[in-house]
Amino acid sequence: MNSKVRVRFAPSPTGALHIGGVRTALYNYLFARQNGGSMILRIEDTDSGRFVPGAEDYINEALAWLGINIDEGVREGGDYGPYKQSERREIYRENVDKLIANGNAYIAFDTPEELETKRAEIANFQYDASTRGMMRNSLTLSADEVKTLIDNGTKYVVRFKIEPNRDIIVNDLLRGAVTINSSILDDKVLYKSADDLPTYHLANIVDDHLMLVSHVIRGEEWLPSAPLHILLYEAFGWADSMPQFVHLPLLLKPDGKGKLSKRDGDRLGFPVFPLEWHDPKSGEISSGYREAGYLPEAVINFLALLGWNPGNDQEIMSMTELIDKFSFEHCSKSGAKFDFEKGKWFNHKYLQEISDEGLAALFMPILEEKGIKNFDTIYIAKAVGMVKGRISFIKELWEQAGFFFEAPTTFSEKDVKKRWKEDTPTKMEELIGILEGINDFSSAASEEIVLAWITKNEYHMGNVMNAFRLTVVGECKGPHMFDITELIGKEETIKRIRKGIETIKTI
RNA sequence: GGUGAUUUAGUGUAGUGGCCUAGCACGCCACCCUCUCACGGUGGAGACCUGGGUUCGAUUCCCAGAUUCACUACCA
Repeated sequence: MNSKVRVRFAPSPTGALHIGGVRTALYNYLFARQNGGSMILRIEDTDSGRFVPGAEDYINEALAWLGINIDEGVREGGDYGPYKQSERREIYRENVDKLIANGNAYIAFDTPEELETKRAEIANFQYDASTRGMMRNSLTLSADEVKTLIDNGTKYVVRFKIEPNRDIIVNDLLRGAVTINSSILDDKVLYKSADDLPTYHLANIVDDHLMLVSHVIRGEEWLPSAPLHILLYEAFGWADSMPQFVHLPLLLKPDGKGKLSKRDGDRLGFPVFPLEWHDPKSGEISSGYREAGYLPEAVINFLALLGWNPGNDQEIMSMTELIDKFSFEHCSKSGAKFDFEKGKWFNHKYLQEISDEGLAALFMPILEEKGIKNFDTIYIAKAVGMVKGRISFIKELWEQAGFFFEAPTTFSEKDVKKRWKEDTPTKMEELIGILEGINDFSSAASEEIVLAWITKNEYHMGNVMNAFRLTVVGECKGPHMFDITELIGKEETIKRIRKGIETIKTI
């Protein structure tokens, strides 16, 4: 048993990192940090056919953005490299040979086409103890025949020889003892001579062993093959140092059934990837949480709570707190449906923690894009400070605070209908007169004067104030009216009222 | 089909035999605040998969079934 906690996140570079994969990485990371252990990032590129250029960089960038720091990996280096499986061919070859030598594996020459035919012919065909005797392999062929075939360059695979009818117990830290009978397992392909690469199962076990991995924390989809992995540890004689297993529940579609997939994001309009992804093959672009305006802290917090809880009602937690509180005891065993609305709420919460100045800095690029200049940071920060409570994303700042930077050019039809009466223009002219007479244009001072004017004339407060708001904002929404006018100033306020009187027509 | 896992409101979850007239959060609704829209505050609707059993007492324990999901490739 390895005493030091060493965990690994082992994605395949076959595309963008899925949000479910991110959560697996996160749980690995939290567990590692909590125990002073190491986090390994291993690239599992043993399927040359599915390799996608750029995917590895994407994985690195995504984890870095989220603050999931890697201790050992392709970029970081480490004492147990290489950390990319395609660079470990020698290691796998040696180990496969060991298994053949000790009788736990054999060479099979059946082609994929032949296997397909078999599956079509025989219902529920499985390459196992019951059928291996009728296939073309080193168990049925003579040693000479096998040698000749290999020498002639015939492609072959190495299969794991599984003894039938044995109950294998997987001790899962989350699910307890799970018993699976070896008869349902097939003689898994461990290695393919066609590309001189192992399959997942072999590479995974060899690497976890050699990299001294103490805990294998992965998705539930691996639970059915866990007994195979245990058998492999035994076959190698590594049973004593076998890691602990944890099979995490899956992230499910928000509606309907099944695992959360890329399509769900497209369909329901939310990202399923941490970063925007440009598929090099199809040219397709998939949205990412970063580009959609999410803060990494919010994504982490949201993801952490999808399948885990601290055991009490606390929801907002920093990475540090998560590391402190994380435990498998409080992980749920069933899949969690992805709730995008809740994700938005987390982002809202985290946005409120940022100072007005910080928010202003994030808002700046959007203003620039709109061609807005001539406003200093203090002005922007004040404007942002007034509306921050109502946004969940930085990009919403424009629709909430745009009027601070640009006079309205259109006016909400619905609000005009409700608040712009026939005598409104007259009242607005009057209001201009009142405003012009105000020297201290601060919020409190001007409010007192304007309200006194309304009261004295017994005007309808709601109608006058909303008409006023309509000319300044363009619709009946936004912060306290006089906070707005204080910021945009007397001159601009009056200008907007005049414009409103000219433009707005009673409906 | 087979094997395994799973099962508290629409969603994420708390709950480890009586404190549960089942708590919290998101979402939804109402009210309050208010010049408006939000925020915030208060309140409301809304759940223990089903059937047996054990027990004085089951959401909690046992059994059976159902449900949902995963796996069942020379993919991971």
